[in-house]
Amino acid sequence: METVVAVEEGGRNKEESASAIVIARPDSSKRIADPVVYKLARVVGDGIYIPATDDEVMKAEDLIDHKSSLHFVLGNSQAAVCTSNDDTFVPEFTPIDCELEALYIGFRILFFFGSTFMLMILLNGKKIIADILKFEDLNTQGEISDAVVDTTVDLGKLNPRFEVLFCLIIMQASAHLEVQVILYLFRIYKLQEVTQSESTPVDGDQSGDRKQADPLPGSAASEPSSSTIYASWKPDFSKLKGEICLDNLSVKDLHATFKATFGRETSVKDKQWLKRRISMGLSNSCDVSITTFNIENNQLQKKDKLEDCSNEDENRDKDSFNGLEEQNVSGDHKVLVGQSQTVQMEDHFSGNSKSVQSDAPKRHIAFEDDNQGNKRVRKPTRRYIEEVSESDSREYTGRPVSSVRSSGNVPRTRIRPIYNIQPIRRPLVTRQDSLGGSGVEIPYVSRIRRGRPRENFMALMKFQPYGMGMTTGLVKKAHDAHDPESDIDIENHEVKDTPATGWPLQPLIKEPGENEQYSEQSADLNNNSDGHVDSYADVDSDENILTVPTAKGGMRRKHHRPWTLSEVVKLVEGVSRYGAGRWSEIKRIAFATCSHRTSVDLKDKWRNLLRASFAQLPAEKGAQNSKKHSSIPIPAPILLRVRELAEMQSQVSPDLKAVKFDGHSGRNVNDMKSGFL
DNA sequence: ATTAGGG
DNA sequence: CCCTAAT
Repeated sequence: METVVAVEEGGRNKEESASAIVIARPDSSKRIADPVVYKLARVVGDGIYIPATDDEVMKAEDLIDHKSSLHFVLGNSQAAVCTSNDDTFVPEFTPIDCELEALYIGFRILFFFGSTFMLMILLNGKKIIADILKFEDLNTQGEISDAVVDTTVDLGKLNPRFEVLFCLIIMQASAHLEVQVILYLFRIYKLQEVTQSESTPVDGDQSGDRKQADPLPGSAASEPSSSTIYASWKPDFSKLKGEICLDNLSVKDLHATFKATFGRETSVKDKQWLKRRISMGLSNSCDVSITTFNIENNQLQKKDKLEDCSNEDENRDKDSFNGLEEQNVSGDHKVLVGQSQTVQMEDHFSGNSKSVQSDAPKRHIAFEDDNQGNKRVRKPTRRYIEEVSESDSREYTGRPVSSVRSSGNVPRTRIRPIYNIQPIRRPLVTRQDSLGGSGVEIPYVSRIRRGRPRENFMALMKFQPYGMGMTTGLVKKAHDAHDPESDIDIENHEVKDTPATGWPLQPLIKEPGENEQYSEQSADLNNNSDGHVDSYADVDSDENILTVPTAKGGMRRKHHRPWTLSEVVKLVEGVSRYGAGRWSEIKRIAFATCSHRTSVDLKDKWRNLLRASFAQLPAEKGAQNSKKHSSIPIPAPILLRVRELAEMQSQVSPDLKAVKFDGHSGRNVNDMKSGFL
């Protein structure tokens, strides 16, 4: 697969500089249709595009590179070609994940630049989701909104035909009080009419005022190619004609409807689930009553609007951007400050959106109308989705115990190709509902456990650990040894996690080797998907649970769970905010959703990061990927930041310092704090 | 209960 | 990561 990225570069003015990065992902391979074009734009002040500096581009590149396997190649002048020959990149993500990826990339970029940000998603210019991922004003430290982390992005519900605009607003509170607002715009176009690559609005749109720098030239170039590719993705609403009562549909029909609604296949066979999904998808709401849902209204409405939108859509990028800028710049941030609740945010936005509409009234109407019937439809929060799918998944558990054994061996998470369903599609990322033994697969994103049931589950099962660590002699044969701790370790929610149907608490039959294999596999998946998903909400998959002998002879679980990049980012950000040492604080805030990762873990990780950052500095650029460490390489920018923070907080140990000042004095940007020396 | 450090 | 000591 190939990815084209256009990076626009222009002015050098620091304050006025913004970077717009367009990441188009034209898909040459037929097997994968990627309808998504990412556009990242950095806007300053009144919504002017500001060209990125070389430095910025490189940094962004770094950030992006690590997770997405995209490689930037600076082309002539302003265009940068980004190619990715990493095939593995493709199959792993559904289109939805692509979007998540974009978000993730954004997140990392944001992180790099600094601190907190708010995420807003605009669909055809209409704000459908607004969330604060993290917000904290230095000034209001203390009453930090605990908030957040409820990322609420169910991209699956976004209609592929719409262009999705992600907007990240960063409240960059640099070392001190000045809070500057930077807008990062992620624009994701789902190219609907492939045939009409015509006005695919990939190029930078500008505010109506247009006073700003010219749109991104590079983007325009990349755009056409990408647009031609994604025909297969548009949802087929023709299938949704007429009045349809979901209740009467067969699974097959539901599948068809599902596809028509979301433009993609589903392998889920559960009718309830399907109905709910479809209902939600059509109504763009999670509050729809399934049983009474009648597609007709929504459908028709939606369809019409879609047409309208898509038509208008094509030619009007500027407006949307403009609108966006207005919204954001118009002082939203003011309001946002201190607002921690998602709902509040959204309210605010919706109010705001209206004002914006003046710009491009028609364009925004669609969803508004859709939502008008109901009070205000908001996207289901991630948590909600999880809950839903969790309960859904439980519904699957109709199947008896026969699968007990397999559930023990099957990876809890894995990539399941679905070519058999639709060759063109990407494989769905799914996870086995092994816990329930149902073997039912559900979209990966949709079922995220927050607790850490696995180990307890195993405890319940009197799980036999041998075979897991076939490598080490450490692994004690634990035939009848079950961790004493585990028994008391069982928490309510974890028990709850056991399928309602309940399944026999029998020892699992383990096949040596298999387990390890699988866990590696799933670990991989985690690393890949994690980055995208995890950054918005922590994905808790409990893998790699090993048991190791304890001094006392007991067995103790050892979860060696590699830190994901996003976790690292969160940690670093947390440290930057609360300072190293306030681990419990950081834990509570930044890792609220991370049941694992105790404050001690954070501390340890930080220690490691510190070490790494100073160790790696001398080499500077060189070895970034060179290491074959089993763990993921930590992007240089992050390490840099770690070091900065460390220096800032005077927590650089002498020996490390020696290393540091070895070559040259480090370039701490904001070390006003480090008044020592 | 949290944190710092050593293993 | 785990464990412990110190707070």
